[in-house]
Amino acid sequence: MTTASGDGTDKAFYVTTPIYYVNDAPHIGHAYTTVAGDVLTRWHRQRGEKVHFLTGTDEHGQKILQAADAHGMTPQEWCDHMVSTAWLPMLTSIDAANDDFIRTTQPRHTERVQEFWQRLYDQGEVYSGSYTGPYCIACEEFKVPGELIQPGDLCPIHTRPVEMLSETNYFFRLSYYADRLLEAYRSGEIRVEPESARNEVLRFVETGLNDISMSRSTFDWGIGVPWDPAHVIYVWIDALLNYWTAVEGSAEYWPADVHLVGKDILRFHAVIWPAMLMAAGLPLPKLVFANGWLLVGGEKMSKTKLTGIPPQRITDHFGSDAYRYYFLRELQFGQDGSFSWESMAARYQSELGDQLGNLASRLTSMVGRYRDGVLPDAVIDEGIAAAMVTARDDAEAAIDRLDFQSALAAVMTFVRIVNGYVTEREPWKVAKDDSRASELDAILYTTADALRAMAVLLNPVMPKACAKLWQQLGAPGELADARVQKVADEHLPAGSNVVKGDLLFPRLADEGTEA
RNA sequence: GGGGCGGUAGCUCAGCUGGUCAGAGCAGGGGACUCAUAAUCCCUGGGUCGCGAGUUCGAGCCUCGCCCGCCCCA
Repeated sequence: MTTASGDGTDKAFYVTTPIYYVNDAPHIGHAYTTVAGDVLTRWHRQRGEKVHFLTGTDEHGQKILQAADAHGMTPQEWCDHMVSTAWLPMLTSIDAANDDFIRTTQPRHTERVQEFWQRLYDQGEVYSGSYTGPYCIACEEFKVPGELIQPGDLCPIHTRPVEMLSETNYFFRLSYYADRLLEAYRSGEIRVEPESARNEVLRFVETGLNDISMSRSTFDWGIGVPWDPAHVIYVWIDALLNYWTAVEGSAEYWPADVHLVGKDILRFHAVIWPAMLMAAGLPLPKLVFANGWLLVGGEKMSKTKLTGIPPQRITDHFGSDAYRYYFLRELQFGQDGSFSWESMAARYQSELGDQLGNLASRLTSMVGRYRDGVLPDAVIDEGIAAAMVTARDDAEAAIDRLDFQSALAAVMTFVRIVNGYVTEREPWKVAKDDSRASELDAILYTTADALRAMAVLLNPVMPKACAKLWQQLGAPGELADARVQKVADEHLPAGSNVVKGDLLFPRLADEGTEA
């Protein structure tokens, strides 16, 4: 468990988010997936593993071209603008520690995409054909006739008329891989989770696959098909490759350990993408995990209808730590979940302020008052030590299932236990009796050491607050170097300087409730 | 139309292969305490488990039908 990827090799634990379409304004749904990936990688880092976390932007396709035109820019200028003003700032606001940020317009991507498809073309995986059907420009997709809204043949997503389009383009023989895909799901060569997502994929592939068009010729904002300059590669077929191109296909990173995706793009990642890799003879990603939608006020946010909430609006008020905590604690990862400003405020105050933050205040204040800020020499209480082990074990197991909610619940249970311990042992009464000095020492030491463990276990989720806590406890060394596996074996040294610093999660003015 | 998933206490949700599975947290009510961010700790939950049938000795948990919500269907 302590080696790089758990299997004794040098391979990094490689996690990806979807690459986000630059035309969208970043909303909390995008940030949710990114936070999950970030916490997952930070957790593995806290184990001492080598990790690699990739996110980025998807920049080709007809919609980009249209948006650029509308703004009087070239497509590249438009993408540059969106990346620098919207997408990179989003990562900053949620405190994402991604190792790389790939853009599909970068040469490192476009050149490898062309090499990849040239290879498949040469191998006979691609053939020329034609397709005619109703096409929605906004979706950049052909629609199934039955799903159009009547009257008027409107796109069900955009409620705008579709156009009948006939294209001669290139097809990838996806159908050829149906059986091999099924075998890969069943053998566990590639896992698709949660179970609902796996079921969907299995049923879908079991009923047979159609070959898919991998090129477009009605516009030119895309990566050129290397053997036919009149075509560009279909944006999805281009975008999926980012996970591989970003790491140059290096065995140090590839295959990816986890692709985090939204449930709407599950099939691209669990069917088309692995088939592409099979065709190229490359290893498959180990896990595709689909998370659900964020509902706001009971309704889903829409990428295209601009009803999304920008993450900054929340982080400006609550801070990035609370933001990261809230979404992973409140929602069951993999299912749809609800966001509300009220529940965010309630979690913040109750769990972060009243339980965790206040516990730190209680301890630092008492060590200051009763022991002049010097941590006494004592041994940690056995019951608390046992609870610490339980919290760590439960959290570790949950993280391995990508069950962030349970992982955080496990740590918060520990916080509750320690608050209860302090209340029960009544150190403020013990302090009045000099003959009970060693008892007081034990209570203070136990509480301080429990807080130390909390800082380690919560650092992947709330790095800023945990750094503060680490410092207030006078803990030695770098928090980043504290191994989660050893959290119950290492202890604060006696004599540490404990200081009551700024509140970890101060009470916030009750504002912004209009959300 | 087809496929997948969900509909459990006021709110957000747990409930694995059917028999303490009717639960947790928050909110609300009562009490204790004062180290602390008016925080903490203890006690307190009687909700047709979407609706209607069925299988079973016994069903949120299985089957069928229906209603509602969400995702997907180059």
